[in-house]
Amino acid sequence: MTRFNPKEAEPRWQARWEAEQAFTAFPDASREKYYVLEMFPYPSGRIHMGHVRNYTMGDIVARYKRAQGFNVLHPMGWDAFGMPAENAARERGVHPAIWTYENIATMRGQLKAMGLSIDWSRELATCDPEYYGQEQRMFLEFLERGLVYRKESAVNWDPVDETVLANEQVIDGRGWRSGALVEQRQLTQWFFKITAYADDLLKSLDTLERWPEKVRLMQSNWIGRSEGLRMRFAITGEARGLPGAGELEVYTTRHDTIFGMSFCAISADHPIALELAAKDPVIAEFCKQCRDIGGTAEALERAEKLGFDTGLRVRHPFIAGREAPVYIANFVLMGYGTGAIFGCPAHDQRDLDFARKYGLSVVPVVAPEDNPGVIIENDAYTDDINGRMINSDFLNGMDIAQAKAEIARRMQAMSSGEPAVSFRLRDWGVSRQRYWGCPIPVIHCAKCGVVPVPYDQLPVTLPHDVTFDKPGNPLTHHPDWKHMDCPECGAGAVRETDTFDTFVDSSWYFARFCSPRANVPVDPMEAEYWMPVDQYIGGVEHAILHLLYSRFFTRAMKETGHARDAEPFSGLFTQGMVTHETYKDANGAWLFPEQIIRRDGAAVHRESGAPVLVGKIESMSKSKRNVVDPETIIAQYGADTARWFVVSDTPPERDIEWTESGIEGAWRFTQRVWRLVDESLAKLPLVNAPVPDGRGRASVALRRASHNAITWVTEDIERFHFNRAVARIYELANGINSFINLDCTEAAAGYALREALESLVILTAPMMPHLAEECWRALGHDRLLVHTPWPKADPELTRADQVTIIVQVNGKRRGELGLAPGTPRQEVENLALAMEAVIRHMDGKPARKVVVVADRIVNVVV
RNA sequence: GCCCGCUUGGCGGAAUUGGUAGACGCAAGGGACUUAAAAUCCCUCGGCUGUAAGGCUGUGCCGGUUCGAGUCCGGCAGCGGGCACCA
Repeated sequence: MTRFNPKEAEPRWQARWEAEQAFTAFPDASREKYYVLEMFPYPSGRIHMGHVRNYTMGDIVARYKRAQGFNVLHPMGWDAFGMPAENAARERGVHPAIWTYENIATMRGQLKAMGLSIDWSRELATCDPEYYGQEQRMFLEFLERGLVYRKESAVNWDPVDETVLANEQVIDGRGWRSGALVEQRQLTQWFFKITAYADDLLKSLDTLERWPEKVRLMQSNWIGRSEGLRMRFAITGEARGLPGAGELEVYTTRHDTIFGMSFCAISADHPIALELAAKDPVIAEFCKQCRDIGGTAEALERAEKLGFDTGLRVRHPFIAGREAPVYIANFVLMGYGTGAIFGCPAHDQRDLDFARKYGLSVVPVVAPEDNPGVIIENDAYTDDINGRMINSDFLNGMDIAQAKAEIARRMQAMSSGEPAVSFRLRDWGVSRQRYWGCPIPVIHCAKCGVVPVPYDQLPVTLPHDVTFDKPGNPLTHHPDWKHMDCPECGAGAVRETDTFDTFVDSSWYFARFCSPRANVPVDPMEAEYWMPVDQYIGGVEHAILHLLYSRFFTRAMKETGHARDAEPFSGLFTQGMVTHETYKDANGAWLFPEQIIRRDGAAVHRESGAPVLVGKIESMSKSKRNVVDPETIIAQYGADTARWFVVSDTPPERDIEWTESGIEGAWRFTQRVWRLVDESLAKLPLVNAPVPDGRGRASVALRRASHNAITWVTEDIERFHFNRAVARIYELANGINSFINLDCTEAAAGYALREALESLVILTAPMMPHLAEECWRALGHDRLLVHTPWPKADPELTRADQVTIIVQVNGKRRGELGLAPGTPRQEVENLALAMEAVIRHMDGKPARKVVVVADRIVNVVV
């Protein structure tokens, strides 16, 4: 008996696939294409289990679709710009480019060891000038089209490191490295006009039928479209001299509640608030307090609703003589609507809390249909669909929709308001004050202003000779890189030293894969053929930003002639994370899983034998040390075992727990498949032997098991139910095992066994491709399994010759009947009524009703 | 606070979408082989009850619809995720 040795076999098959260029993709109009893509990795240095799971799933789809006859594109690249490279440069003195390309080399080797069916000839890294030069070209085209603009925007500024910090680098208001208090600084920055597509990005979500509902909902909420009314109130009293010519403009979606208005509130950043703050230090102090809450949702959540009465009053548009006070309030945001609201406490919880605090009136104006005399205590009536207007003059008796329409009509007639649509979505700021990113290809000239770098001077490449010994951006410190002559007037000018947000790089790489070496962003012929991505796979953490930016970018590319379709990904799957138990020693220090062994059911330290505290199961992270290194696992068990484990048992969209016993179970199965094949070889007829005439019960049953497995596994892979596919494969293996144990002498036994083993091998191949090739060759095939078509189940063989019909009395199972499929109802009923157990449970009563579901169930009701 | 989602044995999870609840795997227990171990193979495995055949019960909790509910409806609880005090 031999064993399957992955250490020897896996590299051998990988070399063979490479030699045959089995995964190199060429456009071929005569064949249907299928583009499978997993989110490309950041080259951090080593792959982790999340990558293994992600790329295994993509590879299953790629190999399956290839076997189904599709022309498959399955590329790989590197999201190679970003801060960790600069951190490494500062901490260890290694140049970001060197650090990055070395990491890429390591990780490429690790991914290749997984046996992924990737077209490596299309590999790209976003830090290749060949790649980012085309990105710069598209930026300039977007600029020409008005899809890009500059404006002032605040950044987190670390005064000690003299650098801009990303939000995640600000911890409790301090810089992560320096510990200095972070300041807000205004910088002029570049923005992509994603809001220009807000409506389309929202509406088109409906067309993305093969996206998870959850992701579409998250994007929809993020875009946050609302329809309302912008309305202006006359300011009375000290209105003169204030911005807005004595009017306060508010935005509301509940204009139906105008008769319940008891105050207005403006943001601390509203022009009126700024003006007042400039004159009054008390107001200035209050505004500062409001801003200081800032930041996280949680902080805002806990903050008490605070207001400052400005002394201003606005006139109610429909009630003569009625006025409402204007407050500056900490819960009104300048960035949304007009930065001002009117408060109707009876129908908005925040407004109600605010009104109670400041003793403002609470007048209900909408009543539930079943409670016209509604009284508001501590809960606002916030239903904005069902209700009838009360206490509202000419609106009384209308429903909410009618009331909204009437107010909109009247406000428009008075030229005091108009319908308005608001979005939560804001334009995408892409400027980063960093070295290791794509340079923004513009020049600042004292005379000509912002001048685009001429197309023939692209790419603007990063200078290699930079130093990281000073705080701040090395590009601005570089002695000569930024200095140049203005392309328009020839005078001395400076380059932009900001680089792009790395989300820009990842917003079009999927299109670049179609033609990674082209001297245009995308080769139209290749892109026409391959795009869109048919199946995109990645973590749900990218559900909003990366996917939304990519959808925007593809629209912008469409407008500049680089894309045919607006949507880049027609199918999306978001996979769960890989988790592991956590371990701590007596001192509370985290321990690696390999430092732990189980002794008498208790976890102890491998070397010292000291007891170990087993903590929660959490997603693998270096900080908690609950990580298992894929390279170690592959060295120990082989890639196939690792691949098999990460898709077994747990549905792909859920978090999977990595366990030692689980990987051992997967390892046992690889050996089991090999053994079933190896031990059967002597009993098998030749490849392609004709179907023998003789039949036999056991052989027919085995053939049915094979064809059922083909049916089920095919369906399960199509539907991303890899864990079920795995279960079906186990069932087939169990069936083959039982058949072998029978030592069956039927004429068809050998044929049935070969068919079963070949089915097992082919169905297993997407998950365990090396083992499958090894078995395939052992079974006598010369042609590679990767070139072998996916099998089709024969419906003749899957049809059961007998079905089990459950017999119930009053809905309780009392027995079963084994009958030929399609047995007539009456016959089934008669047989059921004649059963001893049925008669017993009918207790002498007559059957009131007999429900017969064909081939399924009989229910006798007494 | 709002919006989603989930809740099935010791564990991960199945259940052809209203028709045998617990497939398959892991763990556990028993047995075979072996000098022994490993590997492998066979058997048992929701709970209660019974010598057995069987019976009762069981999919977070309460109620409803139905001949029949893990699945559909209403309410509640717990857990997880998303977010925006968004007017």
